[in-house]
Amino acid sequence: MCCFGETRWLSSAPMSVRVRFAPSPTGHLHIGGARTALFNWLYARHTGGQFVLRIEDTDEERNTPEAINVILEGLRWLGLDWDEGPAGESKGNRGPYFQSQRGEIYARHVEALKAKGLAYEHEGAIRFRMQREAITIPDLVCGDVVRELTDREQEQPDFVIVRSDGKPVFHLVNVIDDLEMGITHVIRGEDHLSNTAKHIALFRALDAEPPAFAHIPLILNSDGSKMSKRDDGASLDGWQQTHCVPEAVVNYLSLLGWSPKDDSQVMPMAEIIERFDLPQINRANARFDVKKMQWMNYEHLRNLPMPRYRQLASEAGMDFGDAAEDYIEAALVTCQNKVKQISDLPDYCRFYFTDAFEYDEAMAAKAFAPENKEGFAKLRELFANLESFEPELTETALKALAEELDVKIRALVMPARCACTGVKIGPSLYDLMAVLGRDRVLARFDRALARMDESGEG
RNA sequence: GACCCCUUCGUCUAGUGGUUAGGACACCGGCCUUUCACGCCGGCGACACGGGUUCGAGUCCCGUAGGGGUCGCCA
Repeated sequence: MCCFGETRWLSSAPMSVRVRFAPSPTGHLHIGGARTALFNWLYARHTGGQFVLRIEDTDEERNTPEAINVILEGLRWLGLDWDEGPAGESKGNRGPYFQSQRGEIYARHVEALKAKGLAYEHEGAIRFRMQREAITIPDLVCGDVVRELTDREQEQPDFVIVRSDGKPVFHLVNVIDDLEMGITHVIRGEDHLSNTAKHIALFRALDAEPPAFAHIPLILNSDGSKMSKRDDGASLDGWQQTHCVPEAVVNYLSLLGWSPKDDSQVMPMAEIIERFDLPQINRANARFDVKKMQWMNYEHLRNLPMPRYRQLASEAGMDFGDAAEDYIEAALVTCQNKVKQISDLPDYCRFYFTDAFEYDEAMAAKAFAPENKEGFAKLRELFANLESFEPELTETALKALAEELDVKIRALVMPARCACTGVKIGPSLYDLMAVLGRDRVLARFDRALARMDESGEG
């Protein structure tokens, strides 16, 4: 009994799994497409199978190197590596992986269909002789779906597989590619469910057993409407550009239409791979929730190893000036669990890397009020003579002084914070002063004291 | 017009005939606290509707409504 526990997936995937993601280059990677890629990738990694990337670049209008690159870069950014597909030169031996280069393969199959009498020419185009009876689609997510012909299909059941200009259409090339590439599981959006009857008929006509199908629910806007590229959060580029943590996007997307069936929310990639499987996929469409995505991003952001956090900060445009590495890291440590998104970081920790900052006037007006001056001046002298500038020491000293002077702690903290950072919010005061170092803190105190003198006299 | 899928808090979801219907995000209180966060405690808040089946239905069946998808010489 114990021996079989670790290989339970074998029961649902007896043969080596081969899945694919087949995007068309539109100039951006839709979040729904990214999720489809993710589910395929997760299934491949979970089962130890192969993840194939195939570019459906038959639409010459939109087919540009840049558009293809957007997809490749998006997948790489998410960490979804492919075992076969484009990669400088293609990798894998079932290629080519661009449909634009597979014309001969399609032509060969079309000829075979015509020879068998299953396809025929009609007004210059070639139509497939589609069966008129209902087709049952065995779907791993939706169960057996019996697809009847629609009224329009009853008028003309034979659909076009090659246009009159000689170009094969999507349904045909999709099926031929899946067949030729040995795809075992087709995991794709539910928008393809109805069309799957055509695909099954095509597989049979090609003397092939159709692969297993798993149609996953769609991702909708927050108002339930169909998500298009203009909508909030709809394009992966947006999340890339705001320097989100890719693992957070993966984590959030994995929870849309799939559930680990317990209360797990934040999970590392390895755990998602371990737990992901087809039976836990939902049937209902999900709505994209920007707020929860941002929360997920923060959860991953605050747990990032410092080197990666530092790198992300740089990518987000953080200017560290000529600060030493130790100093940079010490500064970032005080920010990492406070900053919600990396794009907020530059403003949040600017004071660490420049002395030339203005005071926030609303803050300064209160912090540098005349009644705070005497205590603050004493705090400066106290700090000047402290043994060291460790947070524990400065905190103890400050609190002791507050008690001695019989003032609230904030009467000392606020001017100190304003003097050091210029703003109301920021890292822990004692931590930030330790990073800044005594000399710098004292200099900033003096600058603040000078200003308090001015306002006191004026 | 036809065909197909779906329907639990605002959102993501758990729930496979008997639960005070659970968790997460969001929102609202409180505690903690030098700020902002975090954390902790608490609150708000859902089984679309109508019929069945059953001792008993969010769970099974039928219908209605609503949402989504598809029916192209787009992919």
